[in-house]
Amino acid sequence: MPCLGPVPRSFYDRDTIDVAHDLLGAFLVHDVAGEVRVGKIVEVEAYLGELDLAAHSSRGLTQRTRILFGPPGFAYVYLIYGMYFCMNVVTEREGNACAVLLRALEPVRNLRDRSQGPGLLCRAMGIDLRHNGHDLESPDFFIAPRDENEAHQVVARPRIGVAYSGIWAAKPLRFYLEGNRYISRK
DNA sequence: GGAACGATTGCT
DNA sequence: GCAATCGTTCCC
Repeated sequence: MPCLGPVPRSFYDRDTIDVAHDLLGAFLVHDVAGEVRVGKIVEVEAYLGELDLAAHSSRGLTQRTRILFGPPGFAYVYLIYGMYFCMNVVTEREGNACAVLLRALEPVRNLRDRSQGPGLLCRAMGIDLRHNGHDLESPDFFIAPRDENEAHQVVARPRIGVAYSGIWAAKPLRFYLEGNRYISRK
């Protein structure tokens, strides 16, 4: 069971790949009208800022990406293909537009719908555009730290759906818990 | 103003 | 393999 309470902002104010690793096994917690939904993060992807051609921030500062360019510890949520939402956590110092995409959860509490894949994750957790820019240092929507006593192995693979991004497409920036049944794909 | 496209998903 | 579906980006 997760120990309740958000990780401190300093957790997000670090190298993005380190944050991505430490998010694996952590708990995403969202209070939806009194129902507290909890999932264990089992798959993530790192997006490394303006130089990363797969990252939204590679287009520079726009109305959509302003959250990415802001301080760490905030949610960046966007609409994809007109019908799903994707949630990221903003990392690194303000102006360094890095983030980690949450791709799959293992259900822990009150997760009735499938949450493997970024679109399904947001649907199951009740996350939508209202949560764009949400401060994750808040009691109703946050990430709680993983249990350090539980050992796990991390697998690194190329990211999903970014074939257009040149050399960035092949970089092993997708991370998941080895052997976990809730990862979105092999 | 408008065309092209996307960090997805599910159905054929 | 391909359609659904719409906001963002970029070009005219």
